[in-house]
Amino acid sequence: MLSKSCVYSLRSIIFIAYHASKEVKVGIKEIAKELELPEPYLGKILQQLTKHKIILSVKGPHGGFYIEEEAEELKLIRVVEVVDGLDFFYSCGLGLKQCSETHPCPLHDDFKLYRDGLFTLFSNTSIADLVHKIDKGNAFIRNLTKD
Amino acid sequence: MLSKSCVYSLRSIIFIAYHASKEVKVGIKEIAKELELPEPYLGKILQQLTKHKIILSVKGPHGGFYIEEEAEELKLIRVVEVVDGLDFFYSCGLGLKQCSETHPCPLHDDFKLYRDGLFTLFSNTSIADLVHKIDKGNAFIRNLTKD
DNA sequence: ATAATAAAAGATAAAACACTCTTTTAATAT
DNA sequence: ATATTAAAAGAGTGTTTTATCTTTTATTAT
Ligand code: FES
Ligand code: FES
Repeated sequence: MLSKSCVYSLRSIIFIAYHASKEVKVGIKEIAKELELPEPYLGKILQQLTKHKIILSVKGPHGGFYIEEEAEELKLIRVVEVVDGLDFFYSCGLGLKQCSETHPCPLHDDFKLYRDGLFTLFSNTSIADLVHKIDKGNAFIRNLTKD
Repeated sequence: MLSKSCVYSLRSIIFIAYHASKEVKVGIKEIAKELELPEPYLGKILQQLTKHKIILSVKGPHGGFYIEEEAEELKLIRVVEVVDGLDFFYSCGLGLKQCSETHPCPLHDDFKLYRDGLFTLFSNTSIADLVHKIDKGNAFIRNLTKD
């Protein structure tokens, strides 16, 4: 549903929000290593996010990425919008050119329920919300280490 | 979420169930034209579905595709399984290698709700269910003609 | 100023997905 | 039997997504 670029983005932003601040930034290498993501690809993704002002970056020694406190209130849907676009949330589940109430596909009512539910979820959930869960130890952003 | 191959498959099967029988078959051309799908690509897709016995085909004059009455009870999830696989329904929404109750991502509980809901929907809905909606005029499988 | 560091930028490569074209095979009707 | 029809099979193309590599630019510490 979400592209790899998009889930890599979300996990990285959460990681950055959790570990970095204006004082202590985190680099591509650290993020890639901790989240087990392909490093050069991650670079491209973070570059895009920076361009869209979703995260901030500083070059040079002790440089890296961080995010402003307030920015943590950013809703997930904004990240999805920037990376994948919002087409999915307006498209027919059976691939009709137009999702429509008056000319619906036979899956419309049921599909819409979940599609809109996901949209609402992403729209109401902020990065901060997810960071809090991590912080409380109720959720994880890193893969389970298998040893 | 579902690939194009998959939604093309579903719409085509519905079309075949609605229009064809052992006596009167429908050809690739007719399906492609009515559903506005790329004809050669559709050929490949129907070929796969035939190989998996989801639909039946006959070559030669008055040949084409049809589906047995009983087969209309086929659940949508079976088509998804054959065409796309079921990975989506077992995967983490934030791209962790494993979706897990004991090592969940911060979106797990909410995401699971919709992911499992969709799985249940596809598991409980049959081709016949959708054909009935079309039959009653409550739903459509063809695009709205824009004139 | 200079060297070291780390991201930005750009060019390229590999893989997956969507789509097309051509030839072959099987079925039917004459 | 033969011609016709329509799907099967296989090879090939284009596009998008995912991933990699190299060079440049900006920042910081010395
Ligand atoms: S018309 Fe298919 S989901 Fe709305
Ligand atoms: S762990 Fe992410 S959805 Fe279950």
